[in-house]
Amino acid sequence: MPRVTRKRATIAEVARAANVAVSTVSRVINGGYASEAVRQRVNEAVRALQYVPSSTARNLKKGRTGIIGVVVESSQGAWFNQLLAGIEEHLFGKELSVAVCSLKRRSESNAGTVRSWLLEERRVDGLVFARATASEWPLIKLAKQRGIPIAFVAPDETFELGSTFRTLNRAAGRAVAGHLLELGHEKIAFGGGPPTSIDTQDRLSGLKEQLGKQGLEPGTISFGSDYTPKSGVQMAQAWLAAGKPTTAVVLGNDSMALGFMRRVQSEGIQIPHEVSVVGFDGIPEAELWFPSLTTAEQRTFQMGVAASESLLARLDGKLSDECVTHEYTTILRVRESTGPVP
Amino acid sequence: MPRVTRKRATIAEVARAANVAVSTVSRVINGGYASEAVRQRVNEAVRALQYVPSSTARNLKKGRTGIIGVVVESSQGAWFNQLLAGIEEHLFGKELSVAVCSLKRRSESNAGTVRSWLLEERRVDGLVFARATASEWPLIKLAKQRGIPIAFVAPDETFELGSTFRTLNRAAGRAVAGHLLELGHEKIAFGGGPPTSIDTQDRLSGLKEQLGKQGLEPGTISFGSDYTPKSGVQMAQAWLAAGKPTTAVVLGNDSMALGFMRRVQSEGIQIPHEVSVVGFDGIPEAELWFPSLTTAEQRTFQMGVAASESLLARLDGKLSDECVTHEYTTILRVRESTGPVP
DNA sequence: TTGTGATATGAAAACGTTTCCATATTGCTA
DNA sequence: TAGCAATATGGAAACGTTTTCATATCACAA
Repeated sequence: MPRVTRKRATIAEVARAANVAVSTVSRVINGGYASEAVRQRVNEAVRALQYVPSSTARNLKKGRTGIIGVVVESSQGAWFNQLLAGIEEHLFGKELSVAVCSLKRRSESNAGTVRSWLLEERRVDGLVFARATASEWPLIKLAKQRGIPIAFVAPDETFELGSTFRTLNRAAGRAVAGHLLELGHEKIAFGGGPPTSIDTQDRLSGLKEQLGKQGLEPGTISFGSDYTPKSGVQMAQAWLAAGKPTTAVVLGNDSMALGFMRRVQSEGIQIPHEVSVVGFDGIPEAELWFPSLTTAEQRTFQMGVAASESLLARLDGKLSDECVTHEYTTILRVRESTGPVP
Repeated sequence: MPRVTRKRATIAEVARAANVAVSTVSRVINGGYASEAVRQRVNEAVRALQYVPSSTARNLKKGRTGIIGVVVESSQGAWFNQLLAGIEEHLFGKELSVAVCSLKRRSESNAGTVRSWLLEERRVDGLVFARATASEWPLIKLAKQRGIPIAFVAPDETFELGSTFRTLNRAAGRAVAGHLLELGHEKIAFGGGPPTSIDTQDRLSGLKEQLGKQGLEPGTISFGSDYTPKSGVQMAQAWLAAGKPTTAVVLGNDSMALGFMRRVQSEGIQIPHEVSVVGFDGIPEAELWFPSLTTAEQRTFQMGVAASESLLARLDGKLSDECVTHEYTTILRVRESTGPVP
């Protein structure tokens, strides 16, 4: 096949075609002083030559890279994929692309590598920290020092160094508890993620709050080392070993809940007839599972869009340096995994 | 916080520090003529100044964008995530980043948009088509015309325009059939993806082949409109409506298999005691499901790595224009969803 | 008439590389 | 010793923008 690489038009060619100077073309495109007549001639030439500015040249001139880094512990998991989809959705067509940096996947998986790639080499214009943990603190501080805009999504800690996007986890916890109470449950276990995770703390706290209104308390409270299905399996083993002490179990997130259900089902236990299970997040698999999982759905995609939006605004200098916290409500998806108390 | 944006060193500063010309520094870095003495002095200066070449400037000079486009029908789904992880793994640290273009998600979701963004504006250095279908044909041809390197992963059709990475689906089909035969199954249904999909055709063909060796034939053969769980649910409904005509069902992929199981389980049917279910792909959820799904696992991550590898080689002019097809074996993961014939 | 600020335009200097071309400096062969 | 590759180096011209600076035109008030 012949290689028809018709060279793309440059700004100089447009200038010649419109019979103006290069700088004038640039001004017309970027909205500077220009008479109506010139503006028209230039636009016509742009159309005729199918001119599109080279983002590479633009980046070079402006001292940018055109890349937004997304730092995440592990790029596995549906939650992160939804977030990433949101970020990409918003960045698409804006001369910016995404570089995902999974701290776990990298062979030299320490923050040092990321630090080097993303910061010392100045390879990113902005950074999104997804579910940042305290271990990323040095990285975050460095980024801030360098003057790189940062956004945090669902942080485990409160970082005052960038705009934050988080879910109203207390309210979600209350909603979940309310739903279980309505079904008549009084013995409710909570199996969260890491105890240091603010997400987990808030969810538990909301749960306690709502139960407290009825003079109730959660049954067993336990924490996992992470938010993976494996942790959910461990929770299930503990719950089974304790002799199924509760009629309902609230897990730290959907992945854990699926792991929990998986383990419990393998013992022949019927859900929700023998135990009700609830998760948080609203990942697609939750709906698919048998029985489908009742969960407090996060607006993850929207958070991704909003986070990159704020990053972009900051890049363009539109936003001041102040850090705003944006909070998102959850939607309680009542499905098959919860039922009336046996 | 003070903004300590210590300007990064440029090649000119390195040149001055090493007392050589700019061009010499460039040669040392890129491996051209240079005496040992000079080489050493330059390297020392590079270290001292922590010099890292600006990829933006490099891209501009070389006429590149530093972006690899990944075109996919829908960016949902674990299979694609694994592929993407592989691609990113390989590209990380290579001055290249990824722009995912999900044909489905875009608001103006037609190929026209992609065509414009990716090709007319020359915003990508290379393209990976993931599970490309015939509808993307114009896009593909345009890319080829422009001289943009292409790689195909698991194409639904045979495209002769770029290196191809695919799974040995016939062999996978044979393996699956062999496994079911060993368990004593003789009535085996097949519910594939779209009938035009080569993946589906090959899997079915492998299945038939192996069954044929025993003088057997598949029971019902049906096709879905896509590879989603929803299609699997439809298969399940048809299977149920037909009065559970087979003791085993082979689905087009894992997502479909999960949908199938979901629907069948909701009727109280026990898997594998009443029916054995098998999928293809090996997505993480398959292992998590209850019962866990027997599947022919693809080496998706590796295919992602290999595809970007080939793209990169082609970019550097290392590879000729010939299109090579790479085939990957599958691993049969025998899990709980298959058992002896009732 | 002349100064003044706003509006328009062009020329040229960056941005940080790579690469082409020219010029030395070698080592080796005729 | 001349001649000629191969090896080393430097100078300068790209790559395609944006931005600064200088200059020109204009309307309008003093």
